[in-house]
Amino acid sequence: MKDQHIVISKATIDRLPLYFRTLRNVQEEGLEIISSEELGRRIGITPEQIRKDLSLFGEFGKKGVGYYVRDLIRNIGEILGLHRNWNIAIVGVGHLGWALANYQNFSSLGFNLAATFDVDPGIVGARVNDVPIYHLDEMERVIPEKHIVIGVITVPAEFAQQVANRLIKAGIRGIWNFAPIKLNVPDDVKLVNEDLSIGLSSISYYLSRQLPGDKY
Amino acid sequence: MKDQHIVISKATIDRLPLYFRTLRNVQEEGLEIISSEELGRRIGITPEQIRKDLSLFGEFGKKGVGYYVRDLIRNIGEILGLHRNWNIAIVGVGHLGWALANYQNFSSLGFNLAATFDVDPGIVGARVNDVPIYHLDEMERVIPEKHIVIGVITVPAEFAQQVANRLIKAGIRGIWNFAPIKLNVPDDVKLVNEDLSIGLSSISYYLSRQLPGDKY
DNA sequence: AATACATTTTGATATTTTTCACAAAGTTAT
DNA sequence: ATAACTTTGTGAAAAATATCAAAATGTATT
Repeated sequence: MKDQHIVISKATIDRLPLYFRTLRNVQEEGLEIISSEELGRRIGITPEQIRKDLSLFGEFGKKGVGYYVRDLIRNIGEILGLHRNWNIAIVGVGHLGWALANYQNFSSLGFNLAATFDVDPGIVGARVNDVPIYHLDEMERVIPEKHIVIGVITVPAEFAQQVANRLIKAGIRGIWNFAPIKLNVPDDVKLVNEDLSIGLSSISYYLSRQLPGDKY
Repeated sequence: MKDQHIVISKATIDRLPLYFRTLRNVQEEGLEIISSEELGRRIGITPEQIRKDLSLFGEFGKKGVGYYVRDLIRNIGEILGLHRNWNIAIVGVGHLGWALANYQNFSSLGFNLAATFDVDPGIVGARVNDVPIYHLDEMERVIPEKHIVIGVITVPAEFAQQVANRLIKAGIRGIWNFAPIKLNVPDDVKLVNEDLSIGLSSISYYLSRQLPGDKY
């Protein structure tokens, strides 16, 4: 294992879930060993990149052989902290919050939806995917009680900052923000923004250059 | 304007929607002029980065003054092709497809949801956000008919590749893929993957290092 | 047992991206 | 009109990231 203090780049961290997912697919196919070459082919990434990324955390492969799929899944899972079963909460049970609450892939990664919050009296008290919908005002009680450490913000942009503030006050350590706005959070809270407009806009950008009919 | 043939980095393209969105907020506040300094402060990015990014496309600012908000919005909008009103289709009206169909931010960016597709007889024929839900088999007819150029894939991973194939055959030019699988598409089709597991996994990674109780 | 082959690990190199620093150009104050 | 600010645009430097190449190690073959 390498020095804990070298900083791993965000690009590397973002590739690890890709390796993890692909390896689990590989495992389901019954393969026990895979080379960086073959893994790279399946992900669409160079084998050097994969080996370099992994080497930042340790030596997981076997020269002349490749990587033992099961071991590598376990190792990457531990690197990503996916063996811990994090409790998460979704704030804002609108269309997107509802969809995320029903997204099955999260539980398979070790994330356990423990609570959702909203203010709409029409849905507070009901359940989504068998998880209770609490009123926002119960956040300060429910979050510590259920040991929730990650909050998902799917409220309209104008409420996102105050929701973030309350989540943090309630003890949350990580925020996954879907509201299209810049949130201010203290340094010890990990913030990840999921900006859905970027994906579509970038498709638009590339198509504009490919398709005729415009100056760009 | 710069040489059309220099390649703009993906990182730059991904920042433009951020500039665009923030500028529109600034405009709503009534500001007519903004400096790269202030814009950077609001986005959480250095002003040099903003100026460098913009300079790749032209000279949009005024020395000693800043950027005229309205002009810069128009210019970035044209760079991103957001002035074109793209017709898009969503394939897979499950929880996520449903949520995206109801996501209001897209229409404000010039994306027009023209059709959705599914195979579930329980929903085919109905409407989502006032847009018809067609059967998948109507894709080949509806997509050219409605001049749809961008397809959003929100079907389970195991069907994603065949959906992509059919979309492409039907004439789609860009694909926004939410299925957690690597899609193979021809070079002239722009593919953008939206991998929702990356965001959560990276929060898990950082929290694992911050919180006690594990070897990493 | 020796040779050929496969594959990881890793230091070195190349490339890409960001930051720096300053000239150029515009504005404001005296 | 001049001087002091302000802010952009951009070449140069620095930093970060990815690729290359070769040593190390293990496996398969003769």
